[in-house]
Amino acid sequence: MDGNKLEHVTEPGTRAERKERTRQALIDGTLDLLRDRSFASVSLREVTRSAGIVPTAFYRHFASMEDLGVALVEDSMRMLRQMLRDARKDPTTKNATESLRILVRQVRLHEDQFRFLARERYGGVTEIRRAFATELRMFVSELTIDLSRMPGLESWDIADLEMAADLIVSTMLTATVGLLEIDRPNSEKERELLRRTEHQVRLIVLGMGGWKRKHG
Amino acid sequence: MDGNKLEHVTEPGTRAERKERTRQALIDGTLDLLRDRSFASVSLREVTRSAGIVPTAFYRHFASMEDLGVALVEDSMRMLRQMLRDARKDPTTKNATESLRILVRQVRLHEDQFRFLARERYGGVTEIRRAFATELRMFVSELTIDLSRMPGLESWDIADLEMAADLIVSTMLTATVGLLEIDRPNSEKERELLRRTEHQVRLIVLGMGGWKRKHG
DNA sequence: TGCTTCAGTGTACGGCTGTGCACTAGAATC
DNA sequence: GATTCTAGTGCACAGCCGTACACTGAAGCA
Repeated sequence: MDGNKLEHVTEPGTRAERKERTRQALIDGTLDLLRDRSFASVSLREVTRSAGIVPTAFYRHFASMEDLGVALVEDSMRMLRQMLRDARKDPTTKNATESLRILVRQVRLHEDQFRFLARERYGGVTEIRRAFATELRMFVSELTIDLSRMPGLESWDIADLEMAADLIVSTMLTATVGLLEIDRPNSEKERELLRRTEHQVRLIVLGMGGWKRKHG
Repeated sequence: MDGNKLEHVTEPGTRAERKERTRQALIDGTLDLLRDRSFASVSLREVTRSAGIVPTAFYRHFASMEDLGVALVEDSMRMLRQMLRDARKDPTTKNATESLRILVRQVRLHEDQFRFLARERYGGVTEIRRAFATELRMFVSELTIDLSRMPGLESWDIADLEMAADLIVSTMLTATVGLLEIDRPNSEKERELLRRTEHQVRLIVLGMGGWKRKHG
């Protein structure tokens, strides 16, 4: 009468589609659980509960929790790579202010995934740490290439460019994790953080201007 | 005969001393367990096992695992503060190279505690994160004061000085966690990391030299 | 239409967890 | 020397954990 007992209705789509959907439910559910805890403290049973399946069905999708963790890294990394690829294509992003604006938008859009990456970058699971470190090194070398093409930097040697790129990436990374700790978008705190980061990047660029005179 | 069965020998010291000793054993044991896992995944029973006491005796020292976590932060922070206080007293540390040398020595000396801080800075336990963030803000404002006393920077306004101090602290922090990922002290990798960090700090200082012309 | 495949179910198990409670024995205090 | 205090013990218990195993029923395919 009151609908307390739901009829079992099979969800639409082919078998493969439905499998993919619960796989995604597992991933999304896990990211949700990670909102205020670390991956190592999440249990397999919790994950399956959040996805609405029975514990043993977990193994239809992942061999272990560690396996899920790696899938999570890959998922988040795909997003990150896409974001950086877009940013590099967009000519307006040579500007630090515009890059920061894009970063903020993306972080707010994919908050769960960024939080996961920030948490687990130095977290307990070795596999995850290594994957992230590799990806990060790639970003730095891409930025190094970008820098080498900028006017006034053609004469720099690669080691120095990489050093500077590394510093910029670190600064952006610090801004990212800072952003995650600010709940309210567009708040005064957020604007303050962005202003500071922008100044820091400008400071670095200024330093690069003076570098040649001392080392080139 | 063969000594398989140990006699129960009460350890020396007053009651308070012995209590303090097992408290320290709990802390040290936990830091040891944290070598390659995160705090959230360590159980109370594991901790007591590592300290050689029965699980329920844990509560004679800490109200909960979270409580232990906070004690761990305080312990590690005390060490960090002492190190920074010493560094600030030592006049040779106005030099970036010397500061880095001190940092390396301290990190190698207290690797467990530094690792704990790096792991849990963005880790799962809210209380720990907050404690660390507070401490970090203190470091930044101390460095801000140091900077304000340096020749050539007297005319800077505080906001700019703080921005620069923040960048320097972040860079040192990045170097610290990088150091922890290098197992072998004095290896080529370590020297490479230090060279890069030193250059980065120099880059920042160089940028500070140019800042006034644009903003002051 | 009938046979196969396989995502998800349900039960069961042993192992580890945090913690309550009554206790012991040695140090501290009177 | 008698009494109190307390760090550490030992047992018990309920709850969650991962996972083995036999199963169901709808989708896919011949």
